[in-house]
Amino acid sequence: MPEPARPQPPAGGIPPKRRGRPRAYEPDVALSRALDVFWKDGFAATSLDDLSAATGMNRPSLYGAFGDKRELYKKTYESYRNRARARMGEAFAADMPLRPMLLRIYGIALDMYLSGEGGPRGCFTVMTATSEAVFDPDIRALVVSGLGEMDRFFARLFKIAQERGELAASADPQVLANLASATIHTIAIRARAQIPRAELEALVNGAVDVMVRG
Amino acid sequence: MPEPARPQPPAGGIPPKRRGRPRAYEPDVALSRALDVFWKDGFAATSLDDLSAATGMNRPSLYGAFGDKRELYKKTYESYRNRARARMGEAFAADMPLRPMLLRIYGIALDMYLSGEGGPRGCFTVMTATSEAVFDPDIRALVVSGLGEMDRFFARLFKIAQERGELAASADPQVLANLASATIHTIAIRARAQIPRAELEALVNGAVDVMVRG
DNA sequence: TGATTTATGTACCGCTTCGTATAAATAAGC
DNA sequence: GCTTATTTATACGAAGCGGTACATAAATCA
Repeated sequence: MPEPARPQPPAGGIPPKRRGRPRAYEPDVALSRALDVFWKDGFAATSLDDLSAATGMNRPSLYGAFGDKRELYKKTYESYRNRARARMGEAFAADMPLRPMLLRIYGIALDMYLSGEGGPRGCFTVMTATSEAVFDPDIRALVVSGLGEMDRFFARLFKIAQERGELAASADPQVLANLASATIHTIAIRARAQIPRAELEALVNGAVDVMVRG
Repeated sequence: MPEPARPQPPAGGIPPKRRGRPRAYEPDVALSRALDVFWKDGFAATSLDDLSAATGMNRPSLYGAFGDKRELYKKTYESYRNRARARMGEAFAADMPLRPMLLRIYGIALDMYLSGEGGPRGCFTVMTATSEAVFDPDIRALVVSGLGEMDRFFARLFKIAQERGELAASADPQVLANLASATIHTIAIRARAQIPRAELEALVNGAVDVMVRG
């Protein structure tokens, strides 16, 4: 049933002339606020009232905009992924040597995992994987994709470094990438247990030492 | 208020002559059943009805035996720790070379993380760390202790191997232990996302290769 | 046998949960 | 100004939640 072509607003442009009452929220901001709550407390322990309070939207508006709690969670997770991808993308510099590059990445990760008004929050991908929501096939697929993206990101780093001669030819970029991801995961979990940043940085330094040696 | 010394049953012995109606459950078994549910669904998504159904105890009995939901969770977690500690303790053999020792440990971990009727469950310590229940100081302390115990277990392994000359003198057992724990954590998370065992084993093999080289 | 002790089984409580029905508000189109 | 479209706001409802009161059952003790 093809809808009649509605006049679309110019992509980057001025707000379109929509017909009814204008909405009182910005979807991106609302998703970001929802993320704060889900990230801190997890899927099951977060109520629609919590989300309503955090976003400033009342329940029917939330429902109308994002669907039910599960749908909202998925959109929230995608928004997290976009944010994380952007931050890592900014940090990436092809000409930077491996060790400072890795340390910069882990620094950003620690910033994310330790931030949050209600204490350190860890990694939202890890939170989602350990949530009961992972039994939803869609959500599980998102998690698998998130884990894979991180692995490939690190693998690219190691491969570039290897081509540049910073890494022994015998080193396996894939194996090192898995170790680099494992280090991400362990600091995310420890952050959530409120292990202090200094200790996590020491752990990262040690892990990077092993990884850059091969 | 010192209680009058009640005659204690002989430690390992015959069931004592308790005075009232005998209970219809065995505490250890009940805790084990409760663990199954908490482990699968997490703290918040597990209801007292779920626990009641799993243990066969009705709610008042549950409450009388283990306290409220949080208390029960703590006792459940301690029972998990005891079980995990026992399994790792059995696996440990002081005279075994480092690489097969590590592979044996990871094999046991994978057995635990991939088991469960409702699909792979991951590591209960990781689940607890990412649960909102970690904001309870008692539970957080248990998690910190659990993480530390795993680190120390691996550190001992590496230290023994180093003294035996299997590991370069320049290697840092503490750093390697953190990497070994990180590998535990990453396979726990990936198991939960239903990554197949073969892939997790490949990851472990690669990680062990890096670790035994120092 | 009757009192006492301990555990179970049923039923209930007040509260929260997710979701929605309905009415009011605010815009554009005619 | 009236209609139509879209969103917000209030209020409701059925179900589920954690926890407990109360009566019953099953054992020991005297």
